[in-house]
Amino acid sequence: MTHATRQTNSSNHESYHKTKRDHALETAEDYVEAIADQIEQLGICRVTSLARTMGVSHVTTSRILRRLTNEGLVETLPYQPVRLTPAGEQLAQHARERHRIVLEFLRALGVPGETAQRDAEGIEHHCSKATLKAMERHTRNLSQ
Amino acid sequence: MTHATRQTNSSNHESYHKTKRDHALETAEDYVEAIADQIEQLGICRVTSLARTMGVSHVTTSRILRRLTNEGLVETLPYQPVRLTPAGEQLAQHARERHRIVLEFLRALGVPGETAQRDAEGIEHHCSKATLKAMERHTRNLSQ
DNA sequence: TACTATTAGTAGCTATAGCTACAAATCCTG
DNA sequence: CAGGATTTGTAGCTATAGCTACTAATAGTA
Repeated sequence: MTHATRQTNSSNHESYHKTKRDHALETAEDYVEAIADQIEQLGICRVTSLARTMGVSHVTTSRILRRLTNEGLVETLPYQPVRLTPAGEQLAQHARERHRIVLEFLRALGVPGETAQRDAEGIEHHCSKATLKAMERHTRNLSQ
Repeated sequence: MTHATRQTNSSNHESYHKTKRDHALETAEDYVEAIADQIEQLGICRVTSLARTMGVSHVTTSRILRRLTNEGLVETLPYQPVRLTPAGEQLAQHARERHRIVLEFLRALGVPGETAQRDAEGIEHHCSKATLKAMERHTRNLSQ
């Protein structure tokens, strides 16, 4: 925590913040989003298919699911499909909404489909409310 | 590596990619950028002030510097100031340029200063060339 | 010069997220 | 229902990045 009392009396330059360490949250968001998608598309979410989607081994996925279970986002029973708790659903909804906003915005900017998709997945985790609002506004303007 | 053969025959939905695991690269970019800034602003970059800037302990910083030294981005000698190798300088230049593009773009979108700064630090690592090009173009248009 | 304060390094801990190899459970099919 | 295929889980390893506590080197000053 410490809070770093950012000095380096930055004249006109950066004063780096905590842009890191929220990696665990990013992971959580990516997973609940993917789980929601799989349930929607396949009716069920299994560890293995989730792992394939995320591009990691099923072991990694199941360890992450254990963490998310402890955090109250996911409900798992041994050898059972993965489900979201209400908190998990809510986080997934937020994540998807944000994803949608960023993706549509990049498309409206003229970024080609696949690339926009890839960039959006990274960018979405770093957009404040103000930025999302601005993106929505400009998406409307650009696509008129 | 495996490459994940993303299935989940996504109708209209995501097919998540490697949006992760480049964290080590992100860290490298953040550090060389910060080192370049400190050298520019203070004439010298010391481990402790770098640690303060990054908001972590000097121990964490010096371990990361060891890694970057092994990767040929940074030159360190015990109890000496930190320097960048040519490769490090180049990476720093790219990182700063990208940072500049993203920040100016967010500002042009109407995102307030502090927020734009914070978001840019996160977003900059996830922008493809196409996205950066699009941002530059629209920054010009918006600020006319 | 000697002493203190600052700066840097080391030891050793934690959590996250990646892996392979293997074991156990479940499912499907003959 | 038996046996093989698939799916999960467990053990145990790696690297990154966070920490505190302690030690060592350097710098600055009385």
